[in-house]
Amino acid sequence: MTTIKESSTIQANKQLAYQECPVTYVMEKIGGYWKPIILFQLLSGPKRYGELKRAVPTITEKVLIQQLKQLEADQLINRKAEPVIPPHVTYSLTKSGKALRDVLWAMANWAAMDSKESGKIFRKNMKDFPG
Amino acid sequence: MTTIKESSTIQANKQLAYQECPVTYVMEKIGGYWKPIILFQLLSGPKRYGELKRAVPTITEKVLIQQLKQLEADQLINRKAEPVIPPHVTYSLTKSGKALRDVLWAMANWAAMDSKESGKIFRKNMKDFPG
DNA sequence: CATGGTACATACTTTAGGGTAAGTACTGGT
DNA sequence: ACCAGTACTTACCCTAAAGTATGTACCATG
Repeated sequence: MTTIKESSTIQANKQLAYQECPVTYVMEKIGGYWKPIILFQLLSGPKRYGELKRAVPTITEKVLIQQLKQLEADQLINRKAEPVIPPHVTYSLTKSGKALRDVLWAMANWAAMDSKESGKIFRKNMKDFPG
Repeated sequence: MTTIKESSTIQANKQLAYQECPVTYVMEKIGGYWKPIILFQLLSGPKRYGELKRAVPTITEKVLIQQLKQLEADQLINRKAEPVIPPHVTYSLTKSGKALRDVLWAMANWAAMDSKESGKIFRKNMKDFPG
């Protein structure tokens, strides 16, 4: 990557940095801890809010909703709400989101390999994870 | 993924969550904004501190060093220091780190595709990025 | 009344991450 | 003196992200 203006105003430059580095581009969209995990869960098909909550038990509702909103804003997922009571909302991957399948599965495969080598074993076979 | 103990002590459960979800496993190691970017830069071979700094111009020295330390602690990179003045330190991917190539390149490919579709164009061809 | 279900919102607090500035130690050049 | 190079460290501050607790609205059941 070429050097751009040396500045200490990092946030200002971040707006342009993604055009210089593809991984930066991806990080802008799915960077952080939770987004890839949520996206991985949606690989196996649309899920309702409660399903996601149970699929990722370590996330708080507040953060889950936040992340879903951001993912929707970035057009990686769709949110479909039925006009019913009780609420009925379904989240699904967009085309762009589905295209992340290779990324997420590369992650999963790396995890399986790395966990095996470090003596930690997954409690399920890779076949059990959403694909 | 199976449901584990419903607890609001998220951090306590995170220690175990990675065993349930491979992507969580990966996020524990490379989650966040900067780590994948740094790892991507090291794909093309060992780099000295200053080279990394120039390769990722939007990162502050403080954060770069922090991230490098974490990556080293997680055994994704090696740090080799020569006993000379001025200092001469080289960072390189471990075997485990190199195994992330598929992940990082899947990201890069997704970025290229997504940027094309959204009308944003990378300033370099994919061939120009570290492989 | 309580509990369960659905999917959130809000207020406040805590934690984590990042930024800025200055510094360390040594060498060499202007 | 200053600046350049090498690779960090530390103190303080600020922002961002996450956590906790409570609430919303509606329906059904014990």
